[in-house]
Amino acid sequence: MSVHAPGTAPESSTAAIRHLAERGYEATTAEDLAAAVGMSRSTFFRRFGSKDDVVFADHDHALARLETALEDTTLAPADALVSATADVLRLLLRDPDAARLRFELMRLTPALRDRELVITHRYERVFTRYIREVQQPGTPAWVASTLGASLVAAHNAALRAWLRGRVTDAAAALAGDLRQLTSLYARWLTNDHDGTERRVLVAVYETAGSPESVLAAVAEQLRQ
Amino acid sequence: MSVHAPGTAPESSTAAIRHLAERGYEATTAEDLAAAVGMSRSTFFRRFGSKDDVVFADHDHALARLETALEDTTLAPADALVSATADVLRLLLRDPDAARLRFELMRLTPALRDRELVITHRYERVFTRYIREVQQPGTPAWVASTLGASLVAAHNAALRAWLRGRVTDAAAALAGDLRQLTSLYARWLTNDHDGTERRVLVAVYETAGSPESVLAAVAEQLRQ
DNA sequence: TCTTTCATGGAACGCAGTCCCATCCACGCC
DNA sequence: GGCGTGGATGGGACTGCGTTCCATGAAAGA
Repeated sequence: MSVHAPGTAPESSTAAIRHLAERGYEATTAEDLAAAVGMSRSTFFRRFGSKDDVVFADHDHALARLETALEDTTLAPADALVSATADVLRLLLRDPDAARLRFELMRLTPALRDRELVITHRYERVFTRYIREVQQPGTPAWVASTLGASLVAAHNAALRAWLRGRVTDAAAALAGDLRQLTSLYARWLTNDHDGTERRVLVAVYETAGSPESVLAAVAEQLRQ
Repeated sequence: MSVHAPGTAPESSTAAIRHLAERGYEATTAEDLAAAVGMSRSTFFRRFGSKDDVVFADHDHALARLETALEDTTLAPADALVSATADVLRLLLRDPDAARLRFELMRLTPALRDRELVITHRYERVFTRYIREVQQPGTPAWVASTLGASLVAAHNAALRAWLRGRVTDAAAALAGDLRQLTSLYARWLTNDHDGTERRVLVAVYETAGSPESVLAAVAEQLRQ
């Protein structure tokens, strides 16, 4: 998993991505790429491991962040998943221009799209493992698998929407989607049948009112 | 997508898999493999495209079956997804010994596990496209993405459970799981709850949960 | 029988990734 | 200052995948 050089500067990988995007992925040899980032072919492979790993260099960072975030969180499981996933997206889009360049390169290069599937699968594994740890006893086995895959899929969908300019704050939009998604799985992520303190909210509303208006009133009550 | 030779006999690919499983994937060169299936190196690449595509040769068949099944179905969307996914698994496990051998090979070979992710992603795309076609108007965009990914994830989980001997009828067990999964998405796949009057909403929640999670749960109730 | 077509085998090539070794530089030690 | 030592680098050779091009042969058709 590209455990090659901990201290590889991120600017060299963005230089590599720029070079690949300009000249084309297939058209640039590993030697070209090494020269573009200012090192020999030997050390290029030592640092990045392979020609396509240089494109996904900072995924290692994001993945490590995700793992520690899920380990150290004090949030309820559903909230932890929502915020951790949104944080990953936020991290990947920290430099919007670099992100756009990277995904333009991937759009043009089938081999990199395939490689990305492998990379993102590592996130899925982390999610699934966490869910298996926190889920209620008796939860069916398929829950962790599908929810883990869903988190990655929602993340990717939000990313694509941002790339197409449909949303401006991709992480916030993603968090909204994920709150809905995790609410589908709420019964397996929260233990609402034990002695923890609970509160009851009763909202009476007219059928003429839209769900949104009811929701707004409920949100107002919750804020107090 | 290995559109190489439509008439490649399946027994030659199982012979190739057996050879790879016995001698090891990395240890067998393409020339060895070509000889093992009785052809020259040239024609081997012409027929299978690459060394690892030979392992996934029948996925092309299963994928084509899935596409036509979803196109021609008369079932309700949720049922169509359940039965089509179970059918894929049934097809892949039609020859149990060959399936076990194939997955034993994949267990030993990281490169093939990576490759499998790329292959199965094609199923995800087919599912997602179908869901987008049949979903109710106004369905949020994340639904098709996450449900498509979930179907593949549940399929893979059922396959792994079968490989570990936990279930005997993998397809039936998968169908059961998928019925539960699709029921989570029922409101976007069926239009059976229109015009019903609802006036009272009761939300029970833990004080430990964040306001956002409570809101999501309330929104979920409103939508039903 | 001649021709055309198509699948095959064979040979060469480009290039990714690995391995090995020589070099160089920054240390610490005497 | 001289000197060994460890780690990072560069260079070159090597393996093996996948591609390309060409020659061959067999089957099909005129």
